[in-house]
Amino acid sequence: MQAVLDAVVEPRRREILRLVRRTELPAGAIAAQFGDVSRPAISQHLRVLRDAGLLVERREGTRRLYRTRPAGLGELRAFLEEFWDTRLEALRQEAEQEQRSRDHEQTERPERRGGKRGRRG
Amino acid sequence: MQAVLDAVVEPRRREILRLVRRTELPAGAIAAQFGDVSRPAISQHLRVLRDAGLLVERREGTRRLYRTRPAGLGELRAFLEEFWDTRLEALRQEAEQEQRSRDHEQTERPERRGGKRGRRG
DNA sequence: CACTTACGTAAGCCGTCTCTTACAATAGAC
DNA sequence: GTCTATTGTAAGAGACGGCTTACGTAAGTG
Repeated sequence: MQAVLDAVVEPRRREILRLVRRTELPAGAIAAQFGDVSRPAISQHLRVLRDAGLLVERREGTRRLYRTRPAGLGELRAFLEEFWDTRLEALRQEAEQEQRSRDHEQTERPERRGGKRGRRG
Repeated sequence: MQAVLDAVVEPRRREILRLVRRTELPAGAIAAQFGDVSRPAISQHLRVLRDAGLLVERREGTRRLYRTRPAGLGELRAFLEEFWDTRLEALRQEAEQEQRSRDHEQTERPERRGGKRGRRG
């Protein structure tokens, strides 16, 4: 997953993903979209994206056609959803809290701002 | 936005975001969570996260309490949603196509990203 | 065979990132 | 004032990433 993040954080690689998201394109056509970077540079970017599972490659004669792999973006998306989504953690914490409130009848609410009790395991 | 991505792609910084997502913590306590990295290193990570708008800092005496800034993660999330979501781009492309059919002209897309045409040197 | 097209790969340059150690700055206790 | 606690900052080392030029590889043409 870290490889996916490293791949996506590069602006040109994101642009490549945009280019071949709907239609596959040969490497040369992709490189032609970048006027300020050489073709080998794009080739290296393509390798990074492919190794990260974000692109699929299909050979046709001497050309190599690339296209975004939807599953790759899906995995990335799922990872990030889980990362910043409080719901999962909230559910977990609520479960723990419920468990605790069954043991102790004392109702505690550490969600208040400036919680002094930072006891965390 | 690139600064936000650069900040998030670092594993330790993501871990920091996790740590202070629900409760604020002083810098020292955050650094104490990382046994393999020195405290100044964490301090620098905190700076990167704060500059990217992902953390807020609150001073209390000599301590500095950090906490995740929800709006920061929200912006990042919105950016990524737009990135891999085809709907927005589809709408945009349709709009462009409609615009072109009104101009009835040979559209040549002179928009360049870098603007520079020549090679580096 | 030679020649061209399309593309990846190797080696190296150079900037940037992350870490460390050493030092500075601020707030409080005495 | 001195001393301590907590934190940021400076400077440099080492690793890494992205780029370029030069070369290698594979498929097609004549």
